[in-house]
Amino acid sequence: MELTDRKKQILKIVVEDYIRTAEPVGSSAIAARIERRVSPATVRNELAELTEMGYLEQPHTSAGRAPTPKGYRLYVDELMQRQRLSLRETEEINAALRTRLKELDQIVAQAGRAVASFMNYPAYLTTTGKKKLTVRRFDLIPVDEWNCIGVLMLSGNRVKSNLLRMQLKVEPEQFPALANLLNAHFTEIPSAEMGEKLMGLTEQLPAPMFLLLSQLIAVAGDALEEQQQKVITAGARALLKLPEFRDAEKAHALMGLLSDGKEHLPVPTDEGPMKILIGPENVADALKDTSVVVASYDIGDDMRGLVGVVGPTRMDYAAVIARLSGFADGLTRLLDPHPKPLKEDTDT
Amino acid sequence: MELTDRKKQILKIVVEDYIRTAEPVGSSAIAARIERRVSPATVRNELAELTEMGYLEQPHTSAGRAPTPKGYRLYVDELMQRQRLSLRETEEINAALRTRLKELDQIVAQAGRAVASFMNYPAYLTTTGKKKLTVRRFDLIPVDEWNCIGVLMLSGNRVKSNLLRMQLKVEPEQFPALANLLNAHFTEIPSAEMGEKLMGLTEQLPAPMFLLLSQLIAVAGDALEEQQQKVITAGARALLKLPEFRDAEKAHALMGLLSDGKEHLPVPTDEGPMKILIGPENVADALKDTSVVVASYDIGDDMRGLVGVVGPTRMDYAAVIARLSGFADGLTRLLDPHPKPLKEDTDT
DNA sequence: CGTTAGCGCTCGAAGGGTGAGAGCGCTAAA
DNA sequence: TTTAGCGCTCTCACCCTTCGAGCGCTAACG
Repeated sequence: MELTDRKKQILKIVVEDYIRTAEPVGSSAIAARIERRVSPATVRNELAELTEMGYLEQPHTSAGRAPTPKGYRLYVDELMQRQRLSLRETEEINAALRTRLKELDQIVAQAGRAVASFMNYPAYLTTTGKKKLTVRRFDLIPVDEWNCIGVLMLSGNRVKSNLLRMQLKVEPEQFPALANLLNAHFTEIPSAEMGEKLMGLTEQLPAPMFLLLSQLIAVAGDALEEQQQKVITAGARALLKLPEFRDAEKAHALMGLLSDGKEHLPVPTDEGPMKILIGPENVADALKDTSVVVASYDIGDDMRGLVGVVGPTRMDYAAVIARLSGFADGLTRLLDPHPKPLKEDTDT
Repeated sequence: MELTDRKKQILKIVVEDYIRTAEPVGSSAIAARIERRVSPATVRNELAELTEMGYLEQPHTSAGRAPTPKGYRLYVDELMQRQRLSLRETEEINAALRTRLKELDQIVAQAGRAVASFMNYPAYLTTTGKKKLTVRRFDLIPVDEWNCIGVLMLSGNRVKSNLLRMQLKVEPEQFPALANLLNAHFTEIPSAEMGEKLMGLTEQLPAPMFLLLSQLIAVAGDALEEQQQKVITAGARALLKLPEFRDAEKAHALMGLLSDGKEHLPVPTDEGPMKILIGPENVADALKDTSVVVASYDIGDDMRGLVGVVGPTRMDYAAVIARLSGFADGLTRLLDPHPKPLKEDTDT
């Protein structure tokens, strides 16, 4: 059986109608919308074949048709016309991202909220791809006798700081030496190796310094770990507006997945900028009847983050794809210039 | 009409049964549970009077009775026996809070998740009461020609840091002077006054330094602002498990309120450690048929934060109150010693 | 041979009727 | 004051019917 042009056109109409209404589409509705005028009966014949070919399905004999995942896939790959964002939308996205430059985490969190509210689907973001994070620089600021601040600069220009309580007194003059030591031995290595290295220094240092050092290393390890696997989610409640999640049980399950993070999707195909996973294409069981669209963005320092959207399989792919790539671009632009100095082109 | 002891006993049974089952309680169920044996008919007489007095209501003639807000109020104020946490529970709470000491924000976020999952109701937390936050100390760490790290220590021992891009070159030698300037003029003042003060310095400083300074002040202002009004929420999805939020509409509305934060409840009565708001006692409309229990905890530095739980009016007050105060105590203990030096009683 | 009109069939959603059960209020007796 | 008993009310669950959407099939048409 062949996938004629008319079949494709019909499939497209079905998908788009179903995306809008979440209800099976009938033959006459299609006939009314099709280009060259045909009767519903003709459409029915085509529908029967499309169903047989696996692109459509009927919830029950003699309801309208709804797309199968295979149908959506064809739609996304071939039929869908890529949307261009209007200038106004681009503006809006950039406005949503515009912010006094803060910490990466905050930027990303804010972006997450913006994505979710733009799309009306839950969004999730990570700030690391596969590459391992390392500490690039340590600093210590003495505060008073018993406290000091440890400042870490991580790859991707993240800065983390922490108040450290000292259990034993350390002379202020020793701080620079400590920082040097840290910078010499503990930068640019994965967190796993830190503990090991630390052991090697046990006896070369006076106890107070060693204690402080190990505290800072622990903090650094935690920070790296946390940054490495943190997943930010936003807008989960948008699910509740969708008819497919009217059932509290389902919504709860998916929200659980979102708030747990971790078990998510791989970075979009090794070099493609965007990945679309439809229904059963998802690995995670809880996502089997949802779709996910992920894009990646540049954090700078040769690292990438992920920004994704989760929705029902009938999600508005064209809109989501366009907007998501808008956001990814925006984030990249927002973050990428970070490391490189501005060349005087200050944006007021 | 008088509120006899038996009436109270019956009210108590109704409340506790209704809390458990979310279904109106019938006379025979009560008769079975009441101390001195009486017949359902007797109970019915009492119920009728309790209803007339406004403590109970019937969803419709001849269903069982459910407590009114007034009924819950009486229950909470007089009838409920305060639960003591078992040693095991106290342990569990402390275990949930135990963490390598990190930033306040992270501790609080983690505590939020723990609270929510312990109670099975959504939790929210703030890290400030009424008192205004200020910056207590500024530091600047030069990174390279174009970047430096600004480190802020805020009241309540919060530490914030930020990478600052410099638009104009600043000599490394100037950093200490800048930091001194900041510490001299911009510490311990509310963020509102910062801008003003900054203006006063416009002409006394070379442009590059002034630019950097104003950048840092802006960051400080943001950080203060953010810390001041940040509300962390966790476990919103727990709502979906409750029969009263089976309706997606309702759940969505309440989740909206939670994720927006802000519009919440005042600090528990000026000195009381805990406040309970039942149904219509809430100011916010969206909370009119939910209850809220809030406790406050000590951040140190004479500041207090809030930790609260939102649930249906039939929430398990006794359990929530006990656990919440456990958490508040735990947080206080976790945070309060921060500023004061440990006296060698290291907890391994 | 593709297209179309027509017809009967299927299925779900909505409405109405019925019976069962919970639980009440009232009354009269203990 | 308490209790047994009885009739009443209201909801819930179930079944049945009706209605309409939409299909598939067949036969006729160009």
